[in-house]
Amino acid sequence: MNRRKTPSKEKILAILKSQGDAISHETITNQITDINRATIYRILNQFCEDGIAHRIIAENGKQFFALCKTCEVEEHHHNHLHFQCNTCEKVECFESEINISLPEGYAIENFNGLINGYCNTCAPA
Amino acid sequence: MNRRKTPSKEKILAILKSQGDAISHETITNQITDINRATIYRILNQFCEDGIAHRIIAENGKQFFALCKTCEVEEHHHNHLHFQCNTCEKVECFESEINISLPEGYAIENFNGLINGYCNTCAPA
DNA sequence: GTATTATTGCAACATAGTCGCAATAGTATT
DNA sequence: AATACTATTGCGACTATGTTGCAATAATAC
Ligand SMILES: [Mn+2]
Ligand SMILES: [Mn+2]
Ligand SMILES: [Zn+2]
Ligand SMILES: [Zn+2]
Repeated sequence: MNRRKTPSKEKILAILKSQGDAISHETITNQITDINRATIYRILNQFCEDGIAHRIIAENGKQFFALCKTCEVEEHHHNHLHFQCNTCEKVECFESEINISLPEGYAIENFNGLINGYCNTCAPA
Repeated sequence: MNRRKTPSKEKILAILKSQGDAISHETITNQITDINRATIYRILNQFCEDGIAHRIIAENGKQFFALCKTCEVEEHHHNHLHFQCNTCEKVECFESEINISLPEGYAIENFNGLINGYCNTCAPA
């Protein structure tokens, strides 16, 4: 299946780039009204398949997407942590990779790690 | 709000105990037919509130629940990893705690870490 | 320009979990 | 043992998020 370059993809990619954080489908529909719900989902899924973006699962099961800097080079290492603020609900990628060691005979395919708490803006004094 | 001891809670607790792994709502309904869907959800949520069980969010957003050994003593540390096999779909708690360091001004409230891959039974040769 | 087929919009569907409300049943008190 | 209080339950309706089939559209290659 060959990929085609389309306005929809460009727009969504632009939004992902402009945003520092990981964003949800909802955030995208807030900024774009002329692209169909399903299309947005499909494009995001495609970005993940293609290694352009990666998916983070929030505590409530909601999906967030982020372009990952370190993975652009087609060498995927998504074993870094993410952080979601319970107040402002933003999701961000943390730089530091975590070291994952598995029991004998186990194989890793993917990792999803999310810390919930309060960011420096929202943290209570 | 005082908790009451009920047959439903006893049954669900028994299932959680008998199971070594973390289990989903679905797994419970497969073993119990006489407790209402909503009730099961409510009981599981209560267990989490009360620190009896903890919740793991799978890659597909589905919730899993496990009694955590180390947390029974009312000192919660849920910063351990979980593993879900992509084949048999079982979810297990890994013992080793991971070390989480946050940026200045951030506060942690909860952690959900899930590795997806293949367990030693299902791993391809 | 034409053919090929990836992409899109639409609507319907699927799944997981929540919530309001009335009925039921633990628990404490008399 | 009976009573009062209120946590729990079952039921049904609802919400939220994401997926899928299909026909129409449009990107790409020739
Ligand atoms: Mn990331
Ligand atoms: Mn655990
Ligand atoms: Zn915040
Ligand atoms: Zn397995």
